[in-house]
Amino acid sequence: MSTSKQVLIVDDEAPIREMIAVALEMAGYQCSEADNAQTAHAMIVDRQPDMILLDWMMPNMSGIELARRLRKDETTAAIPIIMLTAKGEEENKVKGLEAGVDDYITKPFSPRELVARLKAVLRRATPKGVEDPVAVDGLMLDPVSHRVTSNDKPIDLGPTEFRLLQFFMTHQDRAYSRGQLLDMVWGGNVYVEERTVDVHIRRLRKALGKQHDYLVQTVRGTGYRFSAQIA
Amino acid sequence: MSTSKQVLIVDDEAPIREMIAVALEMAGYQCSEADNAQTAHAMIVDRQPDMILLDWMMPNMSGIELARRLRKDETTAAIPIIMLTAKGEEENKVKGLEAGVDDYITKPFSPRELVARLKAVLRRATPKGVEDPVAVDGLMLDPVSHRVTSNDKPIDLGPTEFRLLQFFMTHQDRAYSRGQLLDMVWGGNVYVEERTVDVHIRRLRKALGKQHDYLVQTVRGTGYRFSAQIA
DNA sequence: CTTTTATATGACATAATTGTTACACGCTAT
DNA sequence: ATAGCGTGTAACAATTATGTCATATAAAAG
Repeated sequence: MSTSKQVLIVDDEAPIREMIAVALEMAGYQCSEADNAQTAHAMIVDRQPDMILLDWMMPNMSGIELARRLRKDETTAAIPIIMLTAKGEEENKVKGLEAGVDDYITKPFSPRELVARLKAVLRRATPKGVEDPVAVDGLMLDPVSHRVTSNDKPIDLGPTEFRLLQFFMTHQDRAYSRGQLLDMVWGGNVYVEERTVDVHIRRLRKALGKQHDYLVQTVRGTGYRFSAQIA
Repeated sequence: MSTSKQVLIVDDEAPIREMIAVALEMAGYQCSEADNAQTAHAMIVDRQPDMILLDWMMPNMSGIELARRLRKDETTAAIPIIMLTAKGEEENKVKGLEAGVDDYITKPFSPRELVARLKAVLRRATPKGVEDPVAVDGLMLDPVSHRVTSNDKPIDLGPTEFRLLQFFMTHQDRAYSRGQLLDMVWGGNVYVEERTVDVHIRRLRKALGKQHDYLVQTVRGTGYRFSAQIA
């Protein structure tokens, strides 16, 4: 899971937080915890988690109050929220949804259910935009069908090579260091050797074949560049 | 009711969306929701719903603006739209109809009325051949008779496999993640494991047999794609 | 023409993803 | 109830992808 999501758990009862955290971590998420709305708010503004699990009933500021506040702030408005509530508080569901909550789980719930709904919400929260195909020489990459063709002949690439090529084709004529490529293509927070980039470059070139491997150019002492100009 | 229709509900007020969604789901429709015109537009282009319920008044882009935009785009022009509007906005009715809206309901309305008019619109609109048979290679799916044939030999599919195939055949050459497939084929509000998709893919492939199983292609690291192009 | 440094390449072990089968549960109709 | 079907999950197998070496080549530097 290279792009593991940050989940903030807000609940005043420590055992519950623990339980949730364990479940989520087993599912590959990274968790932070807060035991009240105040510190939660601070943490959210500061760390911008990908998702918030928010208990309904808490001392001082209630969960819903926090939700409202987050929705008003532009920098936090888009973060999906799942409300946790005790059985029998169903009437509050409408209020919750009014406050912009994305989903709603009543305690007690199974870890499995929690993870499932969390996934569903995350899925929905990221509407995938429509991307246009890019082409150079006779090489075309279509993000929609997720296909690459060299003069109409299909080329098959591993996921990483695909992302690498996609990045290159949308950032042509510019040299990137291995470090930059790791950031952009692999995603910032993975630790892999820079040499790994070389290997994937090699794999990409191989897949492109004689016809198009010239597009991937090495910039000695710096990194690599994708360009149609034979430098 | 295995040929359930996808309805997108666009309204900025969550409780209203909820209410509508519940009503429609009880009537056998599958619902997605959007709370603003922007994301609605993205979802429409992406998922091509069978029907759109569109609130008149919304922040940023108004419903009518979205309607106009959809009508201009060839890929979305045929999707029927029902406008929701508050009482006393009757004057806008003309504008709405000018913009290509198919019907018009004033709030408040009963769920029963909504469903009735939705059915009526769907019946007479029958958007660009959603009810027409589709065929690829020698594989044909006829939504009306609810039949699938491979070179005129009948294939029998379970309900889910049928919907999956139908979705694929009407959305060819696009890679879909398991999550997206769950949203589109299973319906937005179910919480099932993503791996379940794999199993149904398998069942579908098996049913298609050697003759046509190549149409269902796996896009490693992403999901699946239905295409006649071998790759 | 060496030496030094940087990149290319092929091979591997391991990790991640997908395919496949089996099974249990809930429905429906008998 | 019972039998049959459709579904979702779990478990295991098969396949593919990834990162890291070790080594070969190639380009600059001396």
